[in-house]
Amino acid sequence: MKERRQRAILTLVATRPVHSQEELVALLQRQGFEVTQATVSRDVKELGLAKVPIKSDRGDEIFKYVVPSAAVNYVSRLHRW
Amino acid sequence: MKERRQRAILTLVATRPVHSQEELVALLQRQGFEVTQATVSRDVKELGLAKVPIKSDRGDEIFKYVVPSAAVNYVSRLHRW
DNA sequence: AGTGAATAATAATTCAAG
DNA sequence: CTTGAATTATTATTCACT
Repeated sequence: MKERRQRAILTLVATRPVHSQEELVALLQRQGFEVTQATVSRDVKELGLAKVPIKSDRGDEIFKYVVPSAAVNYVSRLHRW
Repeated sequence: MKERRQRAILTLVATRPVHSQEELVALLQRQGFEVTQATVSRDVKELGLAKVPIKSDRGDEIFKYVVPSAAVNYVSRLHRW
C-alpha cells in the first residue's frame, strides 16, 4: 500500500544517501515492496522530496534525495533561532 | 563568464519559478548569456540548487529549482523561531 | 578551467488497466 | 484511486576542444 511504502521511503532517505530513484526502487524491493520507478517518481513528488547536489566523502559533487523536514532540522541546528 | 552567469541564475530562481534547466537556458539567453543546458546543469550542481516539487497555483504539483537559502527563508517564515 | 554537442542516465508522464 | 510498461522529457556526463 501507498502509505507504508511512502513511510519506508522517508525512513530510507533519512537513514542513508539515496542517489537515484532506481536505487530507491532496489532498496524498497529488498524490503518486500514491489514497486517500479514510475511509482517512486510519483511518491517522491507527493512527499515533496528534493534532489540536491551534495559533496561526497571524496569531495566530488553527487546527488541525493532529501526530505524537506531534514532541511528544516539542518537549518535550525545551524542558526538556533 | 561563469561567476556572472551563476549570479544571474541565483537571481532568476529567487525571482520567479523556474521549472527546468531548458527554461533557465532561455531566460539566460534573453539576458545575453550564451549558454547551453550542459553548462546550466553544471551550474545548478555547483550552486547546490535543489529541484523540488511544489504546488502550482492550480493545485497540481510541479517542479521548481530553489536556492538552499530560499528554503531557510521559507522555513523561518513558517515557524517564526 | 570552462564549454558545447552529443550521448547516456535518470526522472516524469502517458496510457492502459486493475 | 493506484500502479507498471512504455514513452517522453529532462538532466548529467563524456568527449573533444579551446
